[in-house]
Amino acid sequence: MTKINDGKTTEAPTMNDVARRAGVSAMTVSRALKEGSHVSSATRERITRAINELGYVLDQSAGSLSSRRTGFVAAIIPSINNSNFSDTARGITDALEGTGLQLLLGYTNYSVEREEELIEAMLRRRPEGIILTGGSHTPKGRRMLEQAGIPVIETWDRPAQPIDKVVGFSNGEAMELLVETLARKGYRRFGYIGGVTARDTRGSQRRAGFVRALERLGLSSDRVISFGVPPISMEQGAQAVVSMLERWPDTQVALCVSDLSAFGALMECQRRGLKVPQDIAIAGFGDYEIAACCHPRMTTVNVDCYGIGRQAALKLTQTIQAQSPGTPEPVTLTGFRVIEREST
Amino acid sequence: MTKINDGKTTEAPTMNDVARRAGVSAMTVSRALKEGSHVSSATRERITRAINELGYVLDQSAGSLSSRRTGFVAAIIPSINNSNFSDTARGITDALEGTGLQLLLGYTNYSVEREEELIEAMLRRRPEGIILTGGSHTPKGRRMLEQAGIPVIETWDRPAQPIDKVVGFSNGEAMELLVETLARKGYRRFGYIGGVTARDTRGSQRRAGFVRALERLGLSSDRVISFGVPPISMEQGAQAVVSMLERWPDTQVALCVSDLSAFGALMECQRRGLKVPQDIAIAGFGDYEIAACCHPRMTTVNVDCYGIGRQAALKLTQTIQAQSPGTPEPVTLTGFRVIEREST
DNA sequence: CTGTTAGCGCTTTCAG
DNA sequence: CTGAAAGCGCTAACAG
Repeated sequence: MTKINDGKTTEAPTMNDVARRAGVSAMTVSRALKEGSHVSSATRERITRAINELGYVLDQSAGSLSSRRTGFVAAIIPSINNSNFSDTARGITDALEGTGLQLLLGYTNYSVEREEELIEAMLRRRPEGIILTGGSHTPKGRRMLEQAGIPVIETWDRPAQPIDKVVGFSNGEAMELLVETLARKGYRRFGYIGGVTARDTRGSQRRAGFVRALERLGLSSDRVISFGVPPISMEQGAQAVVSMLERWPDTQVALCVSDLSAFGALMECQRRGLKVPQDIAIAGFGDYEIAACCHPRMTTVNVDCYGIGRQAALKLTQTIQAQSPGTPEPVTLTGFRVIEREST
Repeated sequence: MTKINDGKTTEAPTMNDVARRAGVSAMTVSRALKEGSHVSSATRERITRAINELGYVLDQSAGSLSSRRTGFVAAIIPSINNSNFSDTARGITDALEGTGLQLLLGYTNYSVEREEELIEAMLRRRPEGIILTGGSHTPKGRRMLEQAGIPVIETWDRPAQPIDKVVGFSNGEAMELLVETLARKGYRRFGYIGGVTARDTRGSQRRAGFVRALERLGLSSDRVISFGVPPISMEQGAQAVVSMLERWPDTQVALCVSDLSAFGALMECQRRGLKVPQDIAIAGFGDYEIAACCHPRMTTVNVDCYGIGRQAALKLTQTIQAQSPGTPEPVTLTGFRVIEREST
């Protein structure tokens, strides 16, 4: 393979091939490819033609090596398969649109060990910033993030000791609000359905919020079913509600760690001929599409998943642009609100 | 900024910094970082220590420039927010695990124009292979893919003129099978609910299959509701079934382009006091989690979304490894099967 | 097992 | 507006 590409090999053409064909230098081609740089329109036209004839596509890896800007932003979410987090990912990509920044997305399956691996894998690509879900990381993961020298945004949570910037809300407070809202409605005997381990930080915070709110109200917070490895599925929600009704048949309302398990519980109740909310009320968390559409429609907590992503990405681009670190607010609190529907 | 990094600046340390600190050459550091290369354990230990002290992370962009292997695989799906496609994405990442290949994921929002942009954006990163959803692309997109000189895998479909390799199934045949299965069960008056435009290729193929099967059976294929821009939502499914029952009150079974719209239709029927399947039967497509869990449980077509991703990634890695192009089978057909449940 | 040299394809920087 | 030289951080290839 000669250095001079003859266009007949399968080797991809380089910028030099384009330059030669257009009768200019590579530098001029580089300029023509970048917005807002001054190239005479005649030259630009010749270059464009050469690019099309050759089927040239810019090699950005090479470019970023010399410009020291990769154009990557990394984001790590627990699951790609959960519409709450994929809404956040959508928010990020949408906010990145037009900035020339491209998203490098990874998911951890709710494992901090996997998160640590991902952090390293992504940092090898030299992203210009990184967006994480939650504030729990391995010590090594945390150290890598701190030393990376790029803006770090933790989302979906309010970490006690943020690494850098935060866009999130308190999952505990959100669950407390749900409990209070339902208590005000007259419910007294509350149950909670969630996953078993502490793997899902946000899940355990919601459970803690549940307990806190009931204790404050002087109500029992014992009715807690922990079932299945988070994230718990619809089917597991169905099984959990059965356990709950066996152990505590007088439960008035079952709060679930997410709408998905709540939906499973709701359907299972119907299958068993229980009327919701008359025999048992059910509420979820997350305001997934399903909550608004199921029958009866589900009471839940809306947490603006898309907005979390959008704001995280905005904060990131602002921080990247504002050379001086720390320009945007360090913490952005995103809203949550209880959506009362027919299931309670 | 001097070339020699003193560790006190915010500049990220380079391999040379590590080498100097460990008293070896950069090349040895490079070797120590790569699996299966021979470095004495004493040297390796010094290097490892230097890496930890410095918090060094390999710069893969630089590495790929010289090794001419980026370690990227690109995948483009219609929506990240749809569990069918995110299952495919999961299948891809899982199959890529341990290969040293990293996924570059993008979504098109069901727009071929957006797909074209994404193809170019991804090719700029010089992926070693690319996985697409469906066989419809813009002419320019197709040309770029053909000229990229990397394996291309089209999935979720059986394109008439594949660019390269295919892992998919015929959406039309799958829908025909559903119609036949239900006709065998005695249903005669079939309705179809799907989106309006041809944006969603797989959606229109399913509709075409619906029509074909009914014509073959000598049954009417007129009851078609086209409602909403694909992908149609649960809520739109709910509205569509209402229209259908207004226009053709004698419809016996409503087939929906996906489980999501089918679920919306199912819930709406319950809301209106219609018994499913007695008053009207409903079937979906995709076998989403919700189909197995809703009440009544939904009849649908399972299409092995995860397996499509897994097999596509396997075919890709095989093709990348087998230097000689075209080693694996060009077309892998993935299975589909009708899952009969309570809704029909 | 380790080092040296060269260069991947582009952009920065400086000249013209 | 355009070009030439240098080099980004790493690894291939070869030498020892």
